[in-house]
Amino acid sequence: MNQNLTTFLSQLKEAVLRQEFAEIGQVRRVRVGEVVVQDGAYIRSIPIILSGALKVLQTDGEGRDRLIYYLNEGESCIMSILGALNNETSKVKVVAERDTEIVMIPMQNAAIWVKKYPSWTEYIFKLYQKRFEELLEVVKEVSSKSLAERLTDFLIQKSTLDATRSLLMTHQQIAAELGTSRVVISRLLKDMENDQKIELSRNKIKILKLV
DNA sequence: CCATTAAGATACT
DNA sequence: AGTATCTTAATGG
Repeated sequence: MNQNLTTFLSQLKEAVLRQEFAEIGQVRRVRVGEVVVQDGAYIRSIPIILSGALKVLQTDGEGRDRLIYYLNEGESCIMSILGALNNETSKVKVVAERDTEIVMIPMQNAAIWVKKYPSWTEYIFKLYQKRFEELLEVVKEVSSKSLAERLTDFLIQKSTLDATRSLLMTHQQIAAELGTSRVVISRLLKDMENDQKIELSRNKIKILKLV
């Protein structure tokens, strides 16, 4: 059996649940940029990430996507689960942040498991807790830091994550992540370049010495 | 070349 | 900080 799936299953206490999960779950691989859940679609099954990462976006009609949050290993999308339970269409779009392995669980089963298996319910609650804590963190960041500071933090974090000083991304993408507009990011980046902190070129930001 | 699109610039809120 | 709009530059066919 898939190693990542096995690892995930180990947190579920009930053997019957593990077995059902393994039988029902469809393991799928998605590539960077691939859309996993389309905005407005009915949710028939929920994705659980085995490896890699997905990002959850809110689309605002005019084709502008705002990042809501990331889904990492072992996590699933609360919004999808909630929406599916209430038989609503998805209010968000989910896209693969990198090559990702997911297991799809039909909502029908997931709903029954909530009533049947305590460890499944516990898993769902933990997702809530984690999401809520992250939300609080974002609120704190936004209220206590200037956009320039958040941008700097973002660049540092990104370069650490990607293990490189040359970030390959557009100003527009950064703007979407930080919930602002491209012009504003371009302006701030230009200031940083003038301060010799970074070097700009198309689709690329080279980090010299942030701090 | 030309089309597309990222990024720069300016002006106004 | 954010929006609107225009201009310039890079890229890929």
